[in-house]
Amino acid sequence: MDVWTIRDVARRCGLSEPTLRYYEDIGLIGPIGRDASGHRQYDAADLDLIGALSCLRATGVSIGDMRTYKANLANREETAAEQRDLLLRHAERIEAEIVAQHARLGYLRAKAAVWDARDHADGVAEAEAWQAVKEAAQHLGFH
Amino acid sequence: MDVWTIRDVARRCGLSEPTLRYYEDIGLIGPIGRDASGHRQYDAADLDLIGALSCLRATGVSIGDMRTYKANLANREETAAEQRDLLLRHAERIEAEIVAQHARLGYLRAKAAVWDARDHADGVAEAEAWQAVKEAAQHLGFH
DNA sequence: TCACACACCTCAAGCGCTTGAACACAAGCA
DNA sequence: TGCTTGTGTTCAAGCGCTTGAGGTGTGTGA
Repeated sequence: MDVWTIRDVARRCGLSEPTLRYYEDIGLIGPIGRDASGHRQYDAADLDLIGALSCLRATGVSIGDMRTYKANLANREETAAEQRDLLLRHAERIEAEIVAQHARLGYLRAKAAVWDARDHADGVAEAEAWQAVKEAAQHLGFH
Repeated sequence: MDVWTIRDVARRCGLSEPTLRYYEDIGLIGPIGRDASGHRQYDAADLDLIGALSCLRATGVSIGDMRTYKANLANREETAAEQRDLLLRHAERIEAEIVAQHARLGYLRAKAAVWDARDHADGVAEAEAWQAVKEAAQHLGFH
């Protein structure tokens, strides 16, 4: 098995089929080969690139940065440090994002507790839950 | 101070000014009061709602779900359980997202190590780093 | 052999914002 | 008094996809 359908690639790389077509449209990948009836056939090299881009995308990297990354692949030696820095910058973004997600999780759970107390018409629990909401909101940086 | 400008609200609630205008356009919030020269003036009730919606948004809740949430505020007693469940469903999504972010972080760092090794023309380190990339990619569920 | 499912195709529109252009008003300074 | 600065306004276009409509080609079962 040395070629894959768009469906295979979507599953393996975690991108949707329309996204794969879109990336080809804008020249971020491909051009991808076609079979006799016009269906796309992805090869191993396509998969490699798409896998890497998919990770970048999942971390919030812009299409512009993905283009840079791809372009840099051509002349590895000169751009290695730049590639490393691009990846590390986005690693930092992810770290910050994880912290933010924890804060949001706390807020959501606290707020759910408020509604749960309301559902059980438990005024005491509701008051306590409100307190937790306020604290959670502080971590979110607003309210 | 019992009214706020759009700028204040954007800062306090973590939404951009255009987003606040957009939410008003589509009827998710407001209509917001205006001063003599047409500038928006948000009051405490607006802030309450916007703060809650902002959290929902930050956790990936769709505008449709936000509308539901807002509509349910009107008849609290009947919908308390629904509100709680909406929030808890999204808390679960966040938990999954945090796990995914950790996987992406591992991948980015591993890949950065590969480029760092290349930058230093260190073949041994590069080979080790590739191994780490492969393991990290496994956690991402593809490659 | 004909019907049907199914996986793919293209093209257009929609979504949830963001960005940019062009303008209005209010306060502070030369 | 006019000029600049700052903060707001509206409207239109762009971004990065997603969704949906409508069509094509291949394979299987009756």
